[in-house]
Amino acid sequence: MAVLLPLPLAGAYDYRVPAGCTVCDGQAVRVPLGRRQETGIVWGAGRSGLDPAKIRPLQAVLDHAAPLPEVTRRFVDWVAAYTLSLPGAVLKMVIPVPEALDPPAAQVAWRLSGAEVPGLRQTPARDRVLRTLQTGVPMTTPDLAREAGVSPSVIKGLAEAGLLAEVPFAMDPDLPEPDGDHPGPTLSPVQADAAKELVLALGQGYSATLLEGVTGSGKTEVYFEAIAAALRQGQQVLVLVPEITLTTQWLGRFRRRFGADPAVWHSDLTPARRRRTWRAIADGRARVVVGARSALFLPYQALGLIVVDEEHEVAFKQEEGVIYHARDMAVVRAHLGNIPVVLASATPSLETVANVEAGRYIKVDLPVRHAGATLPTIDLIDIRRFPPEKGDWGQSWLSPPLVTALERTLEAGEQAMLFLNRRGYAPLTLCRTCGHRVQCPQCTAWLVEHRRLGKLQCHHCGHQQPLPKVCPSCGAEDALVACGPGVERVAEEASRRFPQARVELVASDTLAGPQGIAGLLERIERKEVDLLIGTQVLAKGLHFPMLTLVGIVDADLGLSGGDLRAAERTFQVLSQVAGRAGRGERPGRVMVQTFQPDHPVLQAMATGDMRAFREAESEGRRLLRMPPFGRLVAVIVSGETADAVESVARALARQAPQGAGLEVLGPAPAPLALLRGRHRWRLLLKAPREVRVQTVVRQWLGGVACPSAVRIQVDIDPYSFL
DNA sequence: AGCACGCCGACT
DNA sequence: GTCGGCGTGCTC
Repeated sequence: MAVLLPLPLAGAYDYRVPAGCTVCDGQAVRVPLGRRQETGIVWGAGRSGLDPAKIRPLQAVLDHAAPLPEVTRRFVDWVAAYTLSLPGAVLKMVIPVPEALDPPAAQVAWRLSGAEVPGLRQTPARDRVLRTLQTGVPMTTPDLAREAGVSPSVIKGLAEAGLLAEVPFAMDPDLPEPDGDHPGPTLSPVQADAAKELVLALGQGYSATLLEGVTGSGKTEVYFEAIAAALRQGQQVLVLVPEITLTTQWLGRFRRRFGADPAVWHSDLTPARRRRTWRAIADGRARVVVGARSALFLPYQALGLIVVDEEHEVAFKQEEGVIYHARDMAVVRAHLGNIPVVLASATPSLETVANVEAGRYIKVDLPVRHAGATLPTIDLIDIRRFPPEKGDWGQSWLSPPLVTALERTLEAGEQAMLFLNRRGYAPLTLCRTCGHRVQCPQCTAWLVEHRRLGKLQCHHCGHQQPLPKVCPSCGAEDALVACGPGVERVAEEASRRFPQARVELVASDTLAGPQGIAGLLERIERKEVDLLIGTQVLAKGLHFPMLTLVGIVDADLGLSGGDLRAAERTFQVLSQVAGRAGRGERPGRVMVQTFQPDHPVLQAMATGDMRAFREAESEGRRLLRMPPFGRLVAVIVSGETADAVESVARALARQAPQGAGLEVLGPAPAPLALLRGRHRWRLLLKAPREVRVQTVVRQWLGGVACPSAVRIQVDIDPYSFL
């Protein structure tokens, strides 16, 4: 019998089933591995080519948990084969909490033992605990501590003294689950039509649908109807979102629609929470799961629908470990599970649009904003014609037209937002005397000044250092100058220009966890913030009716650089940000500062002609046989010694696969030639769509010797070119 | 992933 | 003379 272990091993290992013991596929088993024990999953029959003497017997069957569903197992194999990663590494994503398979720990609650303990010290804290338990209801340690207002150690002390007795406690008390019959809002006719299409697809096997709707068109309400229908059919639903930290508003809407919270899954849940949620998903109690990309791999017992919200977001691409694109793998998962998948976006990716055009996906449109709100007007500001005027605080980044618009908006008592996709104060610190640029010691990247922290930071590896007083290169004093703007710097300018306005800075590193976000959103809703200044985190899904002006500080950022999807991505981000404006009764206005107003991306923004932009972009990719009209595979060679890395990269290039339409670009040092202290070289394989690139790459890499100090990473369908 | 084995530097 | 560094290799 084969057992797949959640470890980076070459494949499943064979074990012997002891006489009198039966196991079935998907069951969790304890097996010996070397001199330790591991938990693995039964993965079909053994391969039997092995020396029988080597095969050891399995130790135990963990049968208190449901076996891993067959779909999940096929999914693991599929993803491993597609991404060229080890199946055990993929299984690790299915079982990210190994304890989840262990027998549930007997949780205990406390009751009064009734014992008399002479000479026991009476303290107010102890009294409160005893009084709390006098109701007779047993309570767990955390609950009791909270209720009595004491720390857990007080309870421990009383238990040791013999005053408290343990009673078994039913763990995982059933939480209220989202209810498909909970009354929902009245949809507009357009929304209702769209929802009907999604609902009809349920239970009809596999289908993939692009739900395309302009920002503010109410896509969420539409796919909520599909979720409701799936719940009524007794199925589980998975909603993948790009960024779980910003789903506060989404969760509120969900709660209102379904009368309860969904299960939430992301990487920084507490271990206990993870374990409970995993089990609830695995045994089908969790009916709706909303999560980041990693939620896709959980072992759903009865998954009936997958929704990928903001389908176009690059955050769905996992760049480390098993490298995969969650949107694409969600479609695969839907296929294997024979269920529908809905991809929702206002600015769908070219990949998805190509799939619609090829007839592989269905398309459902929501062409107008919901509840009579109109789309914002968009003005381009040519920075060359309206350069920002220098203020007494130094350099300035806001052009006169934008400053005027901000003044008017603030005077009218409305809210405004400035967007700049760059954290920190300044992206570069330069010495005026010798021209030295302060670089990260571990990466090929400039250090970004974070003035609030008084530090320089590397955004690639997290390296930090205090802001130097003198130039690290020539020693000149007071010669270091901040170059270019980050959000902090724009916030500084805004505070100077509009001293009466309440300005709030929002970046991924200034958000203090989920509570911080919730508090911020509340302040904005209560209109305690006049001017929001932030990065990408502000772009997604937020809905503020009083926000009428959006200023994009630097629309050109991200257009340069050799990234295949630079234009597409910029267009998506800008549209998304623009979509924050005028979502209520008051019309919105978007002002876009740019040096290249004639660029196709900006023209598309200004005219609103998304179709023309998309077609031009598509045509360009088609001519170059780039995705989605061709396939790419990135091969990244890295290691601590530059020479060893380079020689492996060159060896790979010499052995480059030959064949019809195959092309290998490189080797070349990666744009981030040094990352976390590792030297990096890149090669790029370009292949026609119909080629099985996995076979090609496996043969290619198999023919090149690679010392263990050098690592070769393969990224199928790469998104990042760094 | 862990956990062995193995072969070279600073301590009792 | 040993303790221990982490490089290399294996686990059915």
